[in-house]
Amino acid sequence: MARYGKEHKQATRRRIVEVAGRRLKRDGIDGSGVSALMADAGLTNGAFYAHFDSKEDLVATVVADQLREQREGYSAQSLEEIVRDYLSTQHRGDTEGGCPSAALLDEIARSSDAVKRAYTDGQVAIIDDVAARLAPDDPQSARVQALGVFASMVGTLQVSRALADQGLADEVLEQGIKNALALLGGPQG
Amino acid sequence: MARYGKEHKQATRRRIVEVAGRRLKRDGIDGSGVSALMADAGLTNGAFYAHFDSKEDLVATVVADQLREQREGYSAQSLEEIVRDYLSTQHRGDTEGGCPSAALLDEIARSSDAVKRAYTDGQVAIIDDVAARLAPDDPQSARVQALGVFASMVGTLQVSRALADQGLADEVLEQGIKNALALLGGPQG
DNA sequence: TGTACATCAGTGAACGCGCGTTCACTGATGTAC
DNA sequence: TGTACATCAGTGAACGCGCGTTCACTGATGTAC
Repeated sequence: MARYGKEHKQATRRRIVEVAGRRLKRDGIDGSGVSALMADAGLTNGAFYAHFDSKEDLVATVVADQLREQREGYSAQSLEEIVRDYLSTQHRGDTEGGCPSAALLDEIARSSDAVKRAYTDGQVAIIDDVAARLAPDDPQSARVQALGVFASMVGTLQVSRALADQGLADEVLEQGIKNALALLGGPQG
Repeated sequence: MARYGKEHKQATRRRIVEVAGRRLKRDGIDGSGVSALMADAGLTNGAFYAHFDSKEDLVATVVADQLREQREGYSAQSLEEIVRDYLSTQHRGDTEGGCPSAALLDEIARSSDAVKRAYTDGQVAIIDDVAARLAPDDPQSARVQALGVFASMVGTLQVSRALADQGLADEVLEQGIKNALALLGGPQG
């Protein structure tokens, strides 16, 4: 099967990371087995360890990759668009394609330092982007504000997903949009 | 071992539910095995099915019990105290003794309808209590406001727990307190 | 240009282990006589 | 009051299964001659 060009193995690794992102968000970290993750990528379990040291290594890699993608997506939207998309019923219904924080945050909190470090670095990069847009002259001052708004949106989406009462779940999303926009100081850049 | 009074088995069940609450919050649902849960209660695995139909049945029971306890605790505190305790470094460091939403919310969102229903009912009861304090004359109007504030606090605590940067983790708690109090409309009863 | 060979990404069976669940059994107790 | 018995909460081994990880092997490819 092998001796492809140098880019082949890297392409396979990227494919594993991408499809693993979807499954991990859908089924959770503990709920996603290595064999299932590899089958999603069209491979068998044994090949996993040619690409990653351990499942934990993959998780840290996936967390970093997911946050990088999220950051890139946000760069094309206004802050108000980000808020409205984040707290939409579409996002609520698309856990596997959506925000990694909303899907995995309490499992990340229980994970190793390596995973938490990957999470921290990726999340801070997103927050710094937002802060730069909130306060171009003094981004540092807006970091905690931006992080607070983001944390609020994460909790709101999670609560909306966990509620069995759909009407209430919809209302909390709308309330979350109002709250997030208020905490940003009204619609902005 | 048996033929105790009628209250004995119920006391054992209560003990299982209480200690399971702590372990589930600490290790997660998927991360907590039935044998470990029973050992925590001083029993062996086989006895589990004399008390519960399945692990899922236990999880739903624990979720309901945890939220009932949380609700009772809140009845003795002002709303501002609740916010300050919730977003304290003590609470952040005590996952197993703390808020079940912060510890388990994304696993609950992945769980069966029975678990989500138990979560919804318990959470709505807490929210209705808060709403009655925010707007005694028209509690219904304050329900979504109360739920929005609660969701915001849950996300803030989760983010604070997942960040590897302790300074930033502390700052987001402080920001969360400001945000929650602002969303409640300033310090209240 | 044609052939032999080294490479190495990927295969798939196997490892020990813990999972959720079942079940035949134990033995301390309350009750019946 | 003393003894035989029924009860049933709890024991602990076993079920089939999937977990994360290891490893001997395969076989398509690029390279060397």
